[in-house]
Amino acid sequence: MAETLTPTVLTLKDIAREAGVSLATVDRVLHNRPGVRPDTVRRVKDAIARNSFQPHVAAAELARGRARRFAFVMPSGPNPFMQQIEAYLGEMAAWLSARRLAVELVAADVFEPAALAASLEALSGDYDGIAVVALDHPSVRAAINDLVDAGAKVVTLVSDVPSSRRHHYVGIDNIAAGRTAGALVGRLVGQRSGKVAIVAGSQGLRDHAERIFGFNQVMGSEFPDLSVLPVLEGRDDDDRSEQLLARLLGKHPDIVGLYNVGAGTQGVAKALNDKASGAAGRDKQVVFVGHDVTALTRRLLLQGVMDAAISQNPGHEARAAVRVLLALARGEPILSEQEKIRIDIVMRDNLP
Amino acid sequence: MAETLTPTVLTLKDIAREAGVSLATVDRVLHNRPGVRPDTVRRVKDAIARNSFQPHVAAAELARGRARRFAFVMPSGPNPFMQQIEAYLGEMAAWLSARRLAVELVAADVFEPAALAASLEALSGDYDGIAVVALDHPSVRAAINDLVDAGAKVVTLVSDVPSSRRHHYVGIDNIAAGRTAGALVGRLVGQRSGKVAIVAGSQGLRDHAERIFGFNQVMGSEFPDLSVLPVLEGRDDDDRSEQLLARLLGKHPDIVGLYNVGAGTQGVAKALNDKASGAAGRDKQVVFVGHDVTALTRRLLLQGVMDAAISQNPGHEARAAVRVLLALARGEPILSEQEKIRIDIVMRDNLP
DNA sequence: CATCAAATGAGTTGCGTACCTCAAAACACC
DNA sequence: GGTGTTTTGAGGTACGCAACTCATTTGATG
Repeated sequence: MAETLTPTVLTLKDIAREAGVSLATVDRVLHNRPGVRPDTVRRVKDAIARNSFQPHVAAAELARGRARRFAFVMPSGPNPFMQQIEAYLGEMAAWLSARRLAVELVAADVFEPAALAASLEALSGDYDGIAVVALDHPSVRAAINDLVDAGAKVVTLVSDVPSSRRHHYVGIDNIAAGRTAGALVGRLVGQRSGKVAIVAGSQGLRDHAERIFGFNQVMGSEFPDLSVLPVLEGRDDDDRSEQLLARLLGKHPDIVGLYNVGAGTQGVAKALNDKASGAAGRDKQVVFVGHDVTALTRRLLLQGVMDAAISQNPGHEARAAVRVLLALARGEPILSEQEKIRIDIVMRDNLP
Repeated sequence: MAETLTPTVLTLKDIAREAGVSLATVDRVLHNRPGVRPDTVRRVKDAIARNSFQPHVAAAELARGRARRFAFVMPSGPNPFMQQIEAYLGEMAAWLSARRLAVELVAADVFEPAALAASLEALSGDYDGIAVVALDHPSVRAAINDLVDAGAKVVTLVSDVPSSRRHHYVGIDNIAAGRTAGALVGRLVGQRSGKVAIVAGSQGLRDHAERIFGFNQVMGSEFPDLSVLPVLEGRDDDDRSEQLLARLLGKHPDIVGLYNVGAGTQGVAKALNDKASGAAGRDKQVVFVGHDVTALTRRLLLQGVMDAAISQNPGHEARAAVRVLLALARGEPILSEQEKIRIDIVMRDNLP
């Protein structure tokens, strides 16, 4: 009737007895300290494996003495999504201090490779773990590798630097996100044929470029009746996005779909609305898919102006980054399924 | 530049000094032990609040001595979704034993109120926490309340008993899930008009009834061109679902949408496919929305037979249940944002 | 066989809390 | 002022591990 998932638990003392050695030797093996014969190492490791021994994390944590320090290197600008991540980190304060974990926020100019690299280098030695919203650039990559070499655990957040030796990436697969957006636009447009507009921050940003790539992939292969217009680069700015899009909407009356890759949502919605006054509710005729659930996109979804938002959960990213850093620092395995950031499709009825 | 989220941390000894009392008195206050004057209690609590003191969880855990025991009461039948939850609990084995947490699976006949209540009563006293996939019935409610009165922490899993005094519910809002399904079917059907079929396990199951309720809500208010046919009760059985649906598809050639509320997915897909042979790809013309990502639904999504799956992440539910029980047992606050189970829309391109 | 380095054993201390005992102090009541 | 009760202080032990010291044993080498 009752099945136990967790066998009886031993202590280091038990392992020492099992292996026929002293506690000190087990300790040496466990922490890779020198001065143990290879043969003895094996015997101890055998005993550990045989009993599936796990050190008691609470005891280990307590015995460490000093608290762990983590740094979060975040963009200095007023990016709403990043602010949400910071807010969720703030909500963890009690959780963190109950575990004697110190988390510090470091503002950095994430769009300037040299500046970001310098900010990272400055952290060396002071922290057990570092989470960074990284730009993919050689000097940033080098800075990350230096941190890793200095013994720190490093995770990239939201935006990855796959070529570096960072231990983990906490964020979504942006190509898949773009594909999802494409599938949604195509499916929601339905039988109609026409043109599809894309508004992005810049095609130079890795995540935006990847999303556009995925979007086009799906549009090209699955929705031949829809033609994708050249990407508008709104630089995540409301006014600029609005102007560009307004002009495009004027030029192409047959636009049936719109994918907003980054921020600047306010401007995009405004452009749609303005057109609406002339063309009787165009905002609700154009299928509009964007990213992230913010106060604004939430409102637009409820109003029916936006049809779907592709979202990565900022709270999840904040907590996953902390948990991954902690697991790495403790040498624990990472629950990969738990830490994976999913691509959420948010429509009006499943707004979180 | 660097902002610290976690202030310096004190120990009980510091608090004792701050409050001008001894360690023993602080301990008495902290654990609601008798024998402390109200005035002194206040002084101690003031000192704790003033310094935002948090007991070191690792130290507390270590000092407890005995391990915590949790029981998961799960349906005894071969329900794939429940099996996934159990599998994810199994994956946590290392994590659990490193924290000296014992988790036991208890199989119970969840559909029989008296049996379930008896199973629950039998657990009383032996466990610090209990997670249960509960049927909403007076005798089950009473059993849950008894457990709570006996000092155990109780969370309902997947299926709630809101009228009980359970401490927490880990699962989705099924009405919202049904609404989401409705919105998806309606939107994906597009301009077409026609009929929509619903296959459910039974309308007697709370979660199924709630989903149907939400589905109809949306269909009625937003998609007047679609008419919903009476619910087919397939009892989560493949053969039965197939037969019922096949007959319905034959009778109504104008079915354009299908909502499968529970299991029996294999049969539903088969009925769609069979019709397809006669009517040239009907499986891809009928918008098919169902629940949960399993090996089967994953395949159907990739084949284009299913258009979307409403999913609640079983791994998340398993881990959330454990974390919530642990937080409750420790008297820690629950990170509600973290533990909330979201309604995931899964389409081919964002398959996890 | 003597010498020295490497390997190991035995032991200690401290982390911060829970939980316990016992004695002393403070207080209430008659 | 004496009695009894309540409140408080002081101290100890234990939890499992990390990190350390120092003495001892083992093994290799000349």
